[in-house]
Amino acid sequence: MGRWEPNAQSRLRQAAMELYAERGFDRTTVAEIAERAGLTERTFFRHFTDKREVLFAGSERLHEMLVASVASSSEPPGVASVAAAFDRAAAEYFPPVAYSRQRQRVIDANPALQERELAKLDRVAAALASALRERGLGDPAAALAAEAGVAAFKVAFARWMTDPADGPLVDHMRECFTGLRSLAAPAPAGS
Amino acid sequence: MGRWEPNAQSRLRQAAMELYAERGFDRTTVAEIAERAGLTERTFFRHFTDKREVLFAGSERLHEMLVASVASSSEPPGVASVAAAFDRAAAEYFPPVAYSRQRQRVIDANPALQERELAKLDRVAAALASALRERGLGDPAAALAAEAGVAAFKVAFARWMTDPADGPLVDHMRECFTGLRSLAAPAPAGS
DNA sequence: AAGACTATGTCAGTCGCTGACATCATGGTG
DNA sequence: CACCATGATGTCAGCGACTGACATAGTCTT
Repeated sequence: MGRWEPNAQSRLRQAAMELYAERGFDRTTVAEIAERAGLTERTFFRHFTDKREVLFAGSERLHEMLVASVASSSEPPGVASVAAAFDRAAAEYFPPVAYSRQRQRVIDANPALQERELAKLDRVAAALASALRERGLGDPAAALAAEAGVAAFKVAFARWMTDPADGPLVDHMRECFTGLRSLAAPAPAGS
Repeated sequence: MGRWEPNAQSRLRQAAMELYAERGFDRTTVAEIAERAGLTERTFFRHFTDKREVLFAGSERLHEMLVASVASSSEPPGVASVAAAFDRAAAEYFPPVAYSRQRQRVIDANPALQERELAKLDRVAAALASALRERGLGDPAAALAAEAGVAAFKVAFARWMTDPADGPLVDHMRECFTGLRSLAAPAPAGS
């Protein structure tokens, strides 16, 4: 496999995913990933800023979708518009459960990867807050709506990953955003 | 300075803090920190698992305080008990603004440190959720209350750090937890 | 065909971090 | 007091992530 084989980046992603799943993240070296992709360690670092980032390629798209959604929402700026944005994203962005689960298993097995995932979500929250401010919402309301919205998403996503009934992500998100709204008036224990 | 000078750990903390503040986190090597503390690089890693952790020593205490607070709260399990827990922690745990601000400047200047900070908060959220479940709250309510509570804390803490009026942390927390409760019924724009 | 441009390779080096083993202070025990 | 167990520190060697500098090989334009 000489130079100039196409799709270098996606070959690297796939190789990394396979190796992380097979041996785990920290028992995989970047050199191994590159080799499986028919490339060099140095080239890996030209495509991804670090060894973790390869698992999060494409997350900018989610980021942009959400921000665009909130910016152009018909709802007034607030949690509702954030909820609506995630609702749309649930339908348009996320890969099939099976793949998402495999990826999540890899992430859950490694603290460093969890840190990166949280960092991504935090940047999403910051961007959403800023979009809400653009639309005239004040602080701390904007920051709170964004952070709480992302919090609801985190819980929904986690439940999607572990749902034995394999319900769609949208369902979990609606449940969680509803739950968020009724936080102040707690339902009876066990709910 | 021979072996056996007392307070090795806190000397390392202080040296690290100074150097991170002077030159920034990634222009500081662990060897330099150790040297300033009169120790060796190897010894640094016996006291702290990694170069970032030295900035987060003591965070377990906050963690434990919050969990204990929620576990023994007189309120029913829910956001209110989480709010109460943070309220107490605000009074009992956090160092003076000046020091907190310096530390925060260091963290804000470095993505890797921000990741670690988020990871700590996430573990707090997980622990709080688990404490709420212990007390009989179901899922996803428990996870939501914990995550939303931590979200409110994040916003409150950030505002405390940047508050030009130097208001106490407790005030910001009360404001944010109130804001959280009224998320569903948005106040007029600009609030 | 020549030159510009870009993706990749090569190499050397820094630094975070770890395992293995040696060494030194401290606190008992006989 | 000599002796030893224990724990904190030092020393050394090594791996692997990541970077900068430079060389090389494809592609594209003209």
